[in-house]
Order: sequence, then structure tokens, then C-alpha cells
Amino acid sequence: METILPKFDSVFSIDCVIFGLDEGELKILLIERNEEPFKDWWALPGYLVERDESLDYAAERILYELTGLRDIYMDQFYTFGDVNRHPQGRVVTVAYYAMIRLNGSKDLKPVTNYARKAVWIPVNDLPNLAFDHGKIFGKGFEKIRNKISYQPIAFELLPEKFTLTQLQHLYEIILNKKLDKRNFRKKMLNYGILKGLDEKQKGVSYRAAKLYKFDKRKYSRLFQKELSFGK
Amino acid sequence: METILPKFDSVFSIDCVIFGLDEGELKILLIERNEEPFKDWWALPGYLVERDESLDYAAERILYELTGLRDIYMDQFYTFGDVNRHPQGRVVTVAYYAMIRLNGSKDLKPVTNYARKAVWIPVNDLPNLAFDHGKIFGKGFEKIRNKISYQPIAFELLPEKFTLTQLQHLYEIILNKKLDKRNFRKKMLNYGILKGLDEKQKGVSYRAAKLYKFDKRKYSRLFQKELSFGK
DNA sequence: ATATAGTGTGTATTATCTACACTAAGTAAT
DNA sequence: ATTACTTAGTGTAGATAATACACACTATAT
Repeated sequence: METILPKFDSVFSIDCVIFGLDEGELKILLIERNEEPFKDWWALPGYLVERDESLDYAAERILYELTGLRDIYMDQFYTFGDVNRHPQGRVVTVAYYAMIRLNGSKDLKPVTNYARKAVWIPVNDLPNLAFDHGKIFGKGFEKIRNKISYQPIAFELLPEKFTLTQLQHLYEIILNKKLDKRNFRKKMLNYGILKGLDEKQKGVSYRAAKLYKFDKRKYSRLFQKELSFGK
Repeated sequence: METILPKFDSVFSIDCVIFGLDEGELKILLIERNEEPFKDWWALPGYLVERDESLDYAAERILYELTGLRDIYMDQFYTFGDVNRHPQGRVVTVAYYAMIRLNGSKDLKPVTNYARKAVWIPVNDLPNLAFDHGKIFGKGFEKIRNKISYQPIAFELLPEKFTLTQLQHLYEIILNKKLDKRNFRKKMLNYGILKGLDEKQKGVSYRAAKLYKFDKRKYSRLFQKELSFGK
């Protein structure tokens, strides 16, 4: 079998949109680039895929190298391939997203020097980003906004124990609108995927709210199956 | 600005999953390959992306070259990048799908000889496909199955004028379950995106059904906006 | 004790979902 | 004209989910 593949100088890359919730604020992970092009610019964590690694593997590796974060489960959401999106050649990039729990101080330490540092930046206050990363972020944000409307994925962002008010605020941030407290609680509790704990919030200077935990098993049973169309 | 991009012998390609409805049967478009690897195998229409074309553009071009079909609007749905998915090198492929209306005899004529011919094949009766195209098809089918559950996209497959029963059958095929006639009609008519015509089915040997048209304007107003979460 | 800030709760109204079966209309054969 | 056949077309009751809406309670800080 002869090889018919041409030798293109085309490459592909991964870019990651990683969402986190920090003190009630929705943030994403950015790096400060230490390499041309766009040296010193803010960018999504992203880099070239190696010849011998799958996309999923590359995504994990690249996120780790640029931010120090490990074992983050990411989903692919779109592939960007405009001809001139990279000033130095043809680079098609596959974008991944994840929503993660910031356990206090997950320290961000790039292990390569392609990135000078990695930082959480509020989505409402993003700087200009390198390449077409602004566009990529936009599509990623749209993605989670859509998804949260039919699957309660917000838990991934919250600490293990959380109050219903925190959960509601998160929904309000992502959906960008106010929700009614009573209806929200009714709906969430009705899903049956929250375990109420015998424990209360601590360190607040007002009535402490009840804490809840997310019940992963019930969640899967409810939402991993096909969306239904009724009979 | 120096060029830091390595010269990989990696390339990317497009593969298309094109759905069509032919005599009440759901089919996809396959080509018979005329080139190694997988010469003489059935495959999704797909080929390598050129250096100077965007992915979207490439998708259109490739579909045209391999099948003769033009001006088909396709949506990207997933990118497949396993290391060994192509036996001759690293090829990442971006998959697109479309649902189209078969106006009687849209003649399929490949304009390159990478494909010997292009044919509509029933989705329930697919042969073994080249590369990982079976997997790609599966993900594409899953995609439209999901999408149809919350957006009435089935019209794209039907002729301009159709009966409610035809529409229902199509839903049943895609969702792979029986639906209740009265509930289905109620729901569809309630959307307000169907225009009833003063015209009936012809050439059937039983009571002719009323014909409907899809009202594109009302559709966009209803479904292009964000999914709602209520107040 | 009192000011403060957020917690937590109920109900009535409306819309949507589900289950279910018969008559009406047109065609074809006699 | 009658009949047999095949699909079109229709309604309702019960169940469930979505929405709108306001006030009393509780913990803490001063």
C-alpha cells in the first residue's frame, strides 16, 4: 500500500476553556504566553498536538503542562479551522471545555515555559485574547449555557457541600438571569439528585443555610439516558 | 517573528454524514472508494483539507467533489483524532452532518475519481465502512437523534409539502420508537410552525391526507433563541 | 434589644404531557 | 350502488410540571 498522504506543514492544536467558580464568581483559566506569536498576551491554555497522541490525551497533557492541573475530565466542543487563525501557518485547533471545583488554592504552576503563568480570570472581565481565543471562549460559554438548561451540570463547579442559594447563584451567573427562589428549590429538590445533610453553613453572620451534597448515582440514572420525546 | 511551527506530516480531513429520506427510509450518503487505503470499500464522503481553505469551505468542496451535491449546509459535530485511525499516517478528521431533501433523483456524480460512485444507503443496512467511519456515523446519528428531541429539524428531510403522517413516521424512524398519533399532531400543530395547505396528497389508493408546509420564519423565531429555564 | 441579611416555605393558576378509540373520507373491486 | 378496505382525522380527562407571587423565621453582630 503506497503512502499517498502529502507532507503538509499543517498542524493541529488543542485549546482548553476551563471554568471554575471562585468566591461566587465564574472564572476561566488563562495563561500568559511566553512565546511568539502573541508573546505576553493572555490566551487559553493550548498547544500543539504531538504526532503520537490522541486528541483527548493531548488535551490532558497540554492542560497539565500549561497549568499544572491534572486529571481534569474535558469534553470536546468545537474545532476551529479558519485559514488565518494562526499568523505563522495553518493550525486547526480542537477546543475542549471542563467545569471544575476549585478546592481553595489549587496552585497553578506551568511545567513548561511556554506559559509564564496561569491565572483564573472572571469571565465578565476578560482581556483581549491571543489568536481567535475570544471566539473560542464565546462558543465554550454558549456550550455550557445550553447544556445547563437541560442537564444539571453546575455541581461540578461547586464545592462538595453547598447551599441551595449558592447553586442558584451559579445558575443565575451562567444563564445570566434572575431565578425565582421558591421555584428553583422546588425544581432542584424534585430532581432527587441532592442529598440534604445534617449540617449547616459556617462562618456567616446571618442565619446559616443547610448544606447539600450532589448524589452522583441518581444523577446518572436520570440524565445520562436519552432525552425523551414522550410516547 | 520567527516561525516555530514544526513540519509535521500530519494532515486533517473532513468526513460528511449526509442524511436523506428516500421513500420513507432514512439513508446516508456513501461513496465507494477508488483509492488506497480501503480501495473498493464503502466510506463516508470525506477527503483531505487543503492548506488554504477553511474547514467549512473544505466540507462543501469535498462533498461536491465526491458526490456532485452542491450548496448543502452542514454542521460540524465532532472531531476524531485517534492516533491510528488512518493506516498511513496521522489524520485528524472533522465530521460534519446535514439533513437534506431528496428531490426525486438528485443525481450523484463524483467529479473526482477518488470515489467510484456515491450512493444512498439505508442506515439500518450499512456495510462495514472504511477507517473509523462506522464510529463517525454512529456519533452523527446520535447527534440528530438528540437534536430532533428539542428542535423540530426533521423538515429538512421531507419534501416541501408533506403530510403529518409522513412527519410522524420520520420522527419514529429517527427516535426509534412509536409515537401516539393524536399527541404528535397536537404538539406539532401547537408549535405553530406548520402551514396547512388547501391541497391534498395525490396518487394514494385511500383517503388523501392534507398537505402541510414548514414555516421557516416562525421556526427561527421559536427555536433559534436560547433554550429557556423559565424565571 | 434591635438591626441586618439571608433562609425557608405554600398555593393557586396555567400549560404541557400522557393515555386512549372511534368515525370520516376516499379508493377499489364487485 | 354497495361493500370492503385503508388511512385520515379528531377530543377529553387525569397527571404532572411550570409559573407567579410575599412574608415570617433565624442566626449573628453590635
